[in-house]
Amino acid sequence: SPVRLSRCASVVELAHALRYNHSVMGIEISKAYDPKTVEDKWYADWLSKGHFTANPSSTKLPYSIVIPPPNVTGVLTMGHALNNTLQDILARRKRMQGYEVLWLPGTDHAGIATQTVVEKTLRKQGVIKHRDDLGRDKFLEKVWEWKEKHGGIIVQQLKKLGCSCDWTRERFTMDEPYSAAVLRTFVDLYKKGFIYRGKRMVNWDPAGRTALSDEEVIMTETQGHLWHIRYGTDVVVATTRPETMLGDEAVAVHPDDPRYRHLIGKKLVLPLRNKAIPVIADAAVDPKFGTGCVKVTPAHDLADYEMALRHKLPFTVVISPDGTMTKEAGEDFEGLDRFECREAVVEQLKEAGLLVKVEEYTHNVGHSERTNVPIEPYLSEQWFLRYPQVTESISAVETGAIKFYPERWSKTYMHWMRNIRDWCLSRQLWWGHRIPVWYRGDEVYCGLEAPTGDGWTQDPDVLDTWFSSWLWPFETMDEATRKKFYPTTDLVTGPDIIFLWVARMIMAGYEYTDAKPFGTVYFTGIIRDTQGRKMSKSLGNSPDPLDLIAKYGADGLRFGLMLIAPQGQDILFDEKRSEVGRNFMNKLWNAARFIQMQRAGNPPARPHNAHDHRVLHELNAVITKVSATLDVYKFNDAAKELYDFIWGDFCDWYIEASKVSPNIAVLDEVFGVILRLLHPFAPFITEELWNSMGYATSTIQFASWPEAKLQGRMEIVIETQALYGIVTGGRQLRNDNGVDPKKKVQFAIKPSKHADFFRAETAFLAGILNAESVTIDEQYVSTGLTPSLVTNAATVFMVGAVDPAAEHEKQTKQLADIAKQITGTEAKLANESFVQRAAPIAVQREREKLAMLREQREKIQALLTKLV
RNA sequence: GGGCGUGUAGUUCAGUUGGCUAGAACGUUCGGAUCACACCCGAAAGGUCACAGGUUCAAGUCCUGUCACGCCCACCA
Repeated sequence: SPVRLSRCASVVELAHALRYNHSVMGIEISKAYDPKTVEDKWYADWLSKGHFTANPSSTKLPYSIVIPPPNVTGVLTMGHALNNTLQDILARRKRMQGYEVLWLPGTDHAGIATQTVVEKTLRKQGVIKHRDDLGRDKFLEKVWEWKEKHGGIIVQQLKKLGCSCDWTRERFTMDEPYSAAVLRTFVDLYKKGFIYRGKRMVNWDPAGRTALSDEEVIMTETQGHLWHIRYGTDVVVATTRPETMLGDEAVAVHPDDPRYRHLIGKKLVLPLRNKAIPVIADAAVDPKFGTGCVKVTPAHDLADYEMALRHKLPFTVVISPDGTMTKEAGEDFEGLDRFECREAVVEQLKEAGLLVKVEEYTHNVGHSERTNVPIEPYLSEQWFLRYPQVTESISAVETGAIKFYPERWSKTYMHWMRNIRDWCLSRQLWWGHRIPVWYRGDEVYCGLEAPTGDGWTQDPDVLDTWFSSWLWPFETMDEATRKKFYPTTDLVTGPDIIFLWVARMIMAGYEYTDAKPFGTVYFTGIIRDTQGRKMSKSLGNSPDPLDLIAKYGADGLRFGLMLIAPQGQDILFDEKRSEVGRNFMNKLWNAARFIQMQRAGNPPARPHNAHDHRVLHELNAVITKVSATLDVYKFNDAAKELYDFIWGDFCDWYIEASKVSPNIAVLDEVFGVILRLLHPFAPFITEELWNSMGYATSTIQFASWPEAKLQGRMEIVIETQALYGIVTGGRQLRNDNGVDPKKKVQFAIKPSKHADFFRAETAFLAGILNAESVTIDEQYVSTGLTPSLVTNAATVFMVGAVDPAAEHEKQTKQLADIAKQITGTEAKLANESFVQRAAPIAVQREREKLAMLREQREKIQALLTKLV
């Protein structure tokens, strides 16, 4: 079974074991990183030591972030994995930068979502047909049972992902103190006159049997029909909803429409109902659409409702709240579902010869966000909120007091804020915060407690879930915590809830704390599958992040996600991404093993050589870039920088060079910085290696964030770069000429510069090129057929037998390439306008380039003459 | 109907204030059990930068228009 590096008796013993017999006291050492043995152990350790617990009395600068609370009974999705990885990166980096960090977690009761699920389950179990069968109290008991059973799963999953939340402060929107705050807010806004009750046309969800806010309605393009129905000799109306005709109270035409002017004020007989209804004139009618005649159904269409108010028409309700037809619809239709009724009405019209024609028609139909059934416009008494602090909230984003990333979302925000409409707060549900209003006859009382006296009954409805969520950034905190950590610093969320949640939190923040709730909002992309489809349960295209963690490790999943999560762009996710992440972690693991092995038998340090200079120089650059990109929330750029540096620069070049002459001090210095830079992205493996490498005796979480400092002498870095160019050239020669990698060959290097430098690096060159010998000779003249390649600092010759024809062809091709470039560059420099008008640096650059190209051309021409 | 975003290699994406032969990763092809790692190493092939105009010495990059896809907003029945 694999054993951790840190468990080995001593570094020396370990290194010895790895080098010679791969075992320590008979135990096999794992070559591959195994996340399972590492992750749970460290998470438990961090928790037990309270590393995530925020201290309000700390003197450090505060950094805070509140989690977008997931549904209490939900399970982790790829969206959560993305969102929470981003938050964890922010939090962990700030801890390393010396901030006192609060990442406040919690869950949302998610009124309609949770209630729907519980109801459905109970129905499936045969316990009930409808929630009314149980009654309010019994039903709520069942929901709480459900919450106890399924709540907290997502919290465990967030821990698996490595989230460094302060779990001692975990909140739930239906906790006692939080609920009290929600009700207090309602009463306060009622007293201030922002909340009122009114009979209005609302979005009704017949499946959930509740009203919804405009934001909870999703418009979906739907393939439907436009039925043309004869209402009288001269009148044909077109409708997408024939069943509503049973509740028609008028036909409307435009007042100036000459075709119908003579009918205005006359009466028609409503088909199927045999009821007389008037023809009215209203400017809302578009004479160019359809026939120019509109049927008016006051109780089941918003536009018709408003028209009915203007014309004082009666409101005949033909569809009941559960979506079935009422008695008013007539005995033929009473009790039918609204869509069955549609067919029945069409059938009867057809029989009566009143159906003039049917057109295919695509239009947008509102659907319930939660139950996904078509919304029914429904006239009912509901509670509404006129939003407070609208102008303040607009200017907060306008002035940059609150900053959006990516910036463009502020336009969406502005548009909504400037066209803001009152918020329908009441929901005809039981799971949630019950509206703190009592009625007795005509009396209405709003308060935290029931009024004294007999005969008062409380409003049966509960509040919209978002009416509790909008208080999240401050009502989750106690006095001391708020004093230290509010306003919060960053918020990370999806752009799909910019209205539902973000905008409302801003308004609540200004109303109740006189401050913005957060300084920055980072909007993530939406995770899609490789075909660009949104991930959803029903499509079955959403991988379970827990499965991915089991297969690739949390760090692998996290890093793979970060590599492809560009700012504000949707993310096409594929399991391959996690594989890339896992492979990278394994690479890191093995780099550590390499360093461990080098520690045995090598002095702790030696003077810096060229490779040391270069890696330190690149290290400095990567620190700068990672910090700069993270500062502007470009997580994927930071991840890419780390990936390229660690794999490309550190492993491919520096570790390879170390095989010739290791410098333990530099290996450790660079690797220590790597672990710290990588820790926010990959918390588990970095903690494991930080400890097993012995960089510190305590957690990496509070190790200082690396600072860039100028290191590595620039002229040596340039020379080393040229040296690596020779290596690439030599490898190319071997490959192009089909030389077996095991076969040792002789190389001759004819430098055009840096000759002494290259001479000092022959051991390195010989090692990395698997050469029998490497000669550096400014005067080198090839004898016979010697494949060669021109780099910008030298010509590389591979001494040995080759196919002259193939070599000639290759060199000719290269010559052609160079000739083409020379022609282009010459043309550019011959252009008077370019020389005169372009930036002098650009011209200079072109001249230098031309000189270099000509030099290369000469060399190749010289080679070619020898090949003939 | 209005707004926003995206079109670059087979795929997913980089590409700074216009200025190297347009890059990377994955995939593909070729070679390789080398003593950190086959979850690896080395090399190669692969592009009319959606299209059409324009500005400029110079356009993937700036401007105009067109097309395609995606998202958000909007009570034409």
